[in-house]
Amino acid sequence: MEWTEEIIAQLKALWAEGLSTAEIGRRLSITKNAVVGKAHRLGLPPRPSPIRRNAKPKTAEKAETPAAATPATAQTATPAQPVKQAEAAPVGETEKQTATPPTPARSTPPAATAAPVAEEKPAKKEKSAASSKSKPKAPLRSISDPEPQKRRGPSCCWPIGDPGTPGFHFCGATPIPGKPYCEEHAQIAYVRLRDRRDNVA
DNA sequence: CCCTGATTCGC
DNA sequence: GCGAATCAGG
Repeated sequence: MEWTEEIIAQLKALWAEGLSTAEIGRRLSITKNAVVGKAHRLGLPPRPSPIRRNAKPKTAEKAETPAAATPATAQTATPAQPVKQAEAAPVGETEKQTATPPTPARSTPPAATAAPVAEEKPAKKEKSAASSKSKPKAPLRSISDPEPQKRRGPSCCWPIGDPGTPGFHFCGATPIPGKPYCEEHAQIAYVRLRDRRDNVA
C-alpha cells in the first residue's frame, strides 16, 4: 500500500467525518485493518469503540512489573461524544444488511435492494431550537437565502479529496433516485456485508 | 449471527 | 511502516 499524502488526507478526512473503518476502507479500496492500523499509527483520534482490549491472549504476557500504579493524575475524562452518528455517518449507509439476496420462497425479488436508503432509524428528538424560539417566522430570506427552493438538484455526495482543502468536492453526478450517490458510487457504497467482508476484490 | 474498532506481531 | 490475524464488546 502506498500511503501518499493524498490517501492519508482522505483517510483523515473520512476518519474525522466519523465513518467506520470499514466504510473508509471501502472508499479507499483497502481493508479496514489497514485503515485502523494506519489511523493508529498516524495517531488519529480513536473512534468510539466499544471494546477495551486488556487481555493478552498469546505471547506477551510478560511479567508486568507491579511497580507503582500511580493512580494520581486524574485526567479529564472525555467530555462528550463529538459525533454520535458513528455508523450512521454517511448518508444512508444503512443499507448494509438489507437486501437479503436469495431468500427462497420469497416473492419479493429485488425490491429489498436499496429501498430504505436514507432511512432514519434513530428518531431525532429536536425539541426547542437552541437559538431562541422568538423567531416564529423571520422574514429573512433576502440575505442568506435569496432563492430557496430552486437549484435543488440532487447530486451525488461522494466525497472526493480532503474536506478543508481547495480541491475537495463531491462527486456531484446525478444520483440514483432515492439514493444519495450516483450509480457509480452507490455500487461501492452499498455493498452487502457478507459479500464484501474483508475482500476488496 | 452480524457488526464494530484495537492491538499484536510477522513481514 | 504495513496490514492480516486476532481479540473483544454490542
